[in-house]
This record gives sequence, structure tokens and C-alpha cells, in this order.
Amino acid sequence: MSTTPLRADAQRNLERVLDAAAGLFAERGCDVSVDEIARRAGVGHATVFRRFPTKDDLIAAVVSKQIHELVAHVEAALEEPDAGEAFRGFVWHAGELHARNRGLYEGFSRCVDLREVAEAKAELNGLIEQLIERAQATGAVRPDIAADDVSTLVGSAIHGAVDSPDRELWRRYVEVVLDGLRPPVERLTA
Amino acid sequence: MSTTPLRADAQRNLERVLDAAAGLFAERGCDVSVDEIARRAGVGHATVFRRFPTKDDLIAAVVSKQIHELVAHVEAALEEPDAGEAFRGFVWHAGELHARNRGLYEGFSRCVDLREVAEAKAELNGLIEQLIERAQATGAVRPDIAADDVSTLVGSAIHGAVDSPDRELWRRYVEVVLDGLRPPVERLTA
DNA sequence: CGTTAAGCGGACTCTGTCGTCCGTTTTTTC
DNA sequence: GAAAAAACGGACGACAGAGTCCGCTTAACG
Repeated sequence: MSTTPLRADAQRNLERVLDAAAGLFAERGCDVSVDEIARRAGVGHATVFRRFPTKDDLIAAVVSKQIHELVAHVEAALEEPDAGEAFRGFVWHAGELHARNRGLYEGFSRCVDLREVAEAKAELNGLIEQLIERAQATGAVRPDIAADDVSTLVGSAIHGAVDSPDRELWRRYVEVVLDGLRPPVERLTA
Repeated sequence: MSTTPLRADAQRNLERVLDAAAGLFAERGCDVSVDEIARRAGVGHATVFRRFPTKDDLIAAVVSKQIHELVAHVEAALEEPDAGEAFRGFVWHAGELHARNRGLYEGFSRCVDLREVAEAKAELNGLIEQLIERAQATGAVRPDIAADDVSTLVGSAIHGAVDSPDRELWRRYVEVVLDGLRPPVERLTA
């Protein structure tokens, strides 16, 4: 676990690789080749493999970092007094993230069982669970769903919109999902 | 367009290939190799390529066939008197299809612009559009969505559930989407 | 500075998959 | 049942991407 600190150039290259990978994954998904990532980072691809023994390890590093940024956001949402608004605000934020980053959904589902991602996921899920339970307690969210369901539904709905020429389509989809997540109501029209 | 009829053995092999492909795509998605399809069909893989110059052509054939089966179902739904029920019944049917066939969503989005699939899609969409407009007229479905949106939302929601150990998870997701597709209502709780 | 160890990257291997070629087999037809 | 045409499938080619090796370079430290 305790690694000797990296040499200065190695540290710099590591950051470049991480940046290049994050950028390319966001733009084009996880199927970009390691060669291309290395090229954008300005290093040889062997340098990438020196830090990340496997391409999946690189994906996991990028994804788990992004999940951790989300964690901070849920923590903030948990402070908001209105539980329903907090929940929906978070969903919109997560949606925005997915919409600007097609690699997130892809990379996440590809690497869920790598330790790094699994841990980040567990941490995030615990917090989302709180957010949801709070919203469910006030009747703002239907009682039969859990954190996983929300992540998956939002992620995949947006993933479906990602190839559309309409850059804002995903927002309509998030609206639909969000409405669907409210408790079902009695209606006059069947 | 007018091809001379196939020799008896060729016709038989063609059907075997189509069956094997449909089966494997349904079970494991479109990434199964042509070799494996050929093996299951009991032919050499050159035989596959003789009928389908490209793997995508094979996928398109399988997918467009399945879309055509759906078309029949929408036509039936258009007969049903209750527009809302007809719409929801169709969505459940399509959901069932996607849930039992992971290749459908994948193959469809992969080959949308191959003539065969594009045509089938256009035909299906026209009918779904009618189904939706009818349902929208009675207030059973929100007015701001179209046929494409429904297909995509249902397809991707289920796609998100497909890797879960819970075989029935997709039903909960379809419920959520279906609820979200109803017209938004005024609520007491924000 | 000079030594040393960490780091570098081009060239290489390996694997898997799509797609083609061509000598052989099977169907059809007369 | 023999000749012609159609179909077959194993062997082959091509390519792309992941991951390794090793001789050269460069940062770190006394």
C-alpha cells in the first residue's frame, strides 16, 4: 500500500495520463485505445501500462475519482432542509455529469467489481440511500426504490439520449424518470 | 432485388444461421463472434459471410425481423378501445421483449442506419406515434414526448437492469418510466 | 558531478475477430 | 447418371488493441 513517492517526471506524466484518459472517455466512451490516450498525454503507451497494469485499472482510476466528486455533492444535498428538493437537485446534478461524460456510465458498469470502484460506489450509495430515505419519509419519492435503482435509471436514461443530435434531450428524459420516481397517485383517467 | 431462389441446402443453412444468431444475440449481446454463431449453426463461418457480407448485415437482419414482430403487436394495440391501456400494454410487451433479448437494444442502436433496420424502425415508429397520440388525446400520456423517446427510454431502462441478478428488476424500472410518462400532476408535497 | 535507480518509449508479441480465397462437395437439371 | 452451377468450409490474410521487453534517458542525492 505505501508506495515510495514518484519521481517528479513520473508524477507529471501520471497526471497527464489521467487527464487525457478522463477527457477521451468523456468525449468518446471507454473504447478509445490506450495508444490514443498515451498520444494525447504525450507519452508512450508503455508509460500508461507502467502505472496501470491493465486498461481496466486506468478506467477504474478515472471513474472512481469522478464518483468521489459526486460524493461531495450528495453530502451537500443532505444539508438542504427540503428533502424532496435535495433529492431532485442531486439527480439533476448527476444527470448533468452523465450527459457531459459518456464514459462514466460505461466505465462504471464495466469496472464495478474492481476494488477501487466498488469502494467508491459503496460510499456513494450509502449517502444516496440517506438522501432517498429522507425524501421517502416526506412522501416526495416512491417507497419501492433504492439507491442503485436511481443511479441505474438516471444513468441509462441519459445513456440512451447521448447519441441524439439534440444536445438537451437528456433533460426531458431526466424529467420523465424524476416524475416516475414520485409516489404513484390516484388518477381520474385510467 | 430479385434474387434467384436459394438451393435447398443453402436455404436451410440460412435459417440455421439466423436462428443461431438470434439466440446468441439474445443471450449474450451482439458481441458474440461470427465464428461462434457459425459453430452453433453447424456451418463454417464463410457460409455466414456468403449470405451477410458483413457482421452488421447479419445483425440488421436479425433485428429488423424482431422489429417486424413488434409491428404486428402495435397494430393490435391500435384496435383496443382504451387508449391509455393500449399504450401501456404495448410498453410492457416491448419491455418483455427487451428483457429477454439483450441484443435487441444493442443491435438496434448499432445498425439504425442500415437500410433494413431504418425502414423497419420507420414503420414501427409511425404506428407507435399513432398509439401515443391517441393516448395523449385522452390525457393518459404527457404531451411532450414522441415515439423515439418512448422506445429509447424503455430500451435503455431495461438495458440498465439486464446485468442485475434480480431477473425481474426491469419490471420495476418499466413501472417508473411508465409513471413518468403520465402527464405531470399538481401535487401537495413539493 | 557522478553514480544509481527510476522512468521512458519504440519495437515486439499475442490474441481475437472480421472478412476472403479456393479446392472440394452437393444439389439441380437434363 | 453426368455436366454445370451453386454452395461449402478450412486455411489464410489483415488489422487492431492489449500488454511486455529492453536498451537508452533523466531525475535525485550525496
